[in-house]
Amino acid sequence: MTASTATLAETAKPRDNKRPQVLDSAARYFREQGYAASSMRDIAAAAGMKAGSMYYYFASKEELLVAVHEEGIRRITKAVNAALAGPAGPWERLEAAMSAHLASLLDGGDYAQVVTRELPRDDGPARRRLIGMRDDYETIFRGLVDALPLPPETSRRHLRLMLFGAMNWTQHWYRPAGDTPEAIARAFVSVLRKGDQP
Amino acid sequence: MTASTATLAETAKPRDNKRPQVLDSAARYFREQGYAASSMRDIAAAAGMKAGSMYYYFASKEELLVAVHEEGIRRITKAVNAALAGPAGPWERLEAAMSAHLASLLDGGDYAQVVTRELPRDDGPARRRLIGMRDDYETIFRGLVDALPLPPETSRRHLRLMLFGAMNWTQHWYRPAGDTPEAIARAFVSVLRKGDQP
DNA sequence: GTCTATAGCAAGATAGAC
DNA sequence: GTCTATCTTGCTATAGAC
Repeated sequence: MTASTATLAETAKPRDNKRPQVLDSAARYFREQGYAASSMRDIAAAAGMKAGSMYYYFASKEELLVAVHEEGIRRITKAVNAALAGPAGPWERLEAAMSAHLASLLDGGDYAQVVTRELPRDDGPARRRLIGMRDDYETIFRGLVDALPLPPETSRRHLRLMLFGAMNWTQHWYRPAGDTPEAIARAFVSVLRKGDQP
Repeated sequence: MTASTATLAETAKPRDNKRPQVLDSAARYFREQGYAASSMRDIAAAAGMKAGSMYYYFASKEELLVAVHEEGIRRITKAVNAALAGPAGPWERLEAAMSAHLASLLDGGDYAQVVTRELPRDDGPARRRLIGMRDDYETIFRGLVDALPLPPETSRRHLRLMLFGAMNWTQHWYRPAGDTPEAIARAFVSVLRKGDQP
């Protein structure tokens, strides 16, 4: 607060804040082992500290999960919005957004993958807030699908739900040696676009 | 073995075998709470016994998961094959198979939902066998997609992967009060079929 | 901020009586 | 077949020294 001499982006002493490392470690474990199977000890060890020390940054394991979720949604939202700055055509915009979503999910996307897979089980305020954030994100795609030139009888809701399913399911079959996220997005759009536009 | 007087479908004494109840209970818990968060005590209680007694039927918790998987794949394969007995057109056959898959997944489908969500984490023989069974099942859809009349440039592989993603993602948004599994299958096919055939 | 130590509890699995 | 009792292990979280 009174940091008249502090450098930018540092609200506290620079040397102590290992919060990002803790969060990275948690994201990696939650993705690889699942939330329930990840222990605070393991997460702490990978972040270079002991389990007890993590409670300085996060009051509980669930709070750690919530923080990973928030960061994941923040990152993927940012990536998709950045990708939408360029293209103008409705199909091109959809493909760009899908490409960014897939890249976030598939290329080292510990955070994003946790978002699609682990949600706090009990119906507390934490769970509801995360669902709200996820819904906000999905609103972007609602707009993109609504902008597509489609036959009037097409259910845009089902098309959007298909897209999310197709995208988030890629985690189960994606291999780094195979298609890139961009290629997958292109292929998905091409399947849908069939007769519509040259 | 020497059961010359035993009735059909009973290899042992009829009154003792509570294995199906145990399996049902495990499937329900694995679906509702996830594998890691389900305790042998809870599963046993819902099956009307104590935790120790379950080890008479299954040697470990993981063996219970494998058995639920096998039963789940068996059921959904049977349902899809039955649905394919009727229709003849390629799109009609795909829609029938999707409808059966979705019904298995969404209508009280504890077993099927576990198949799509929980896999043994460590790379043992159990995990590999389950993946093999799942791949065999997916072969059915490979044939159905290959039979579709599509523009030559369409990637049938990506179309098939889209379908599985779209179908298995329905668990996350399906509500019993909304669309039926049949209606969802119809809507998905209609999105894909667009200009192709009247 | 990070440590050690530990409280307090729940888990999977086993042994042996019945 | 099912029970009770228990072993062993691992977990989250806290307390207090440094």
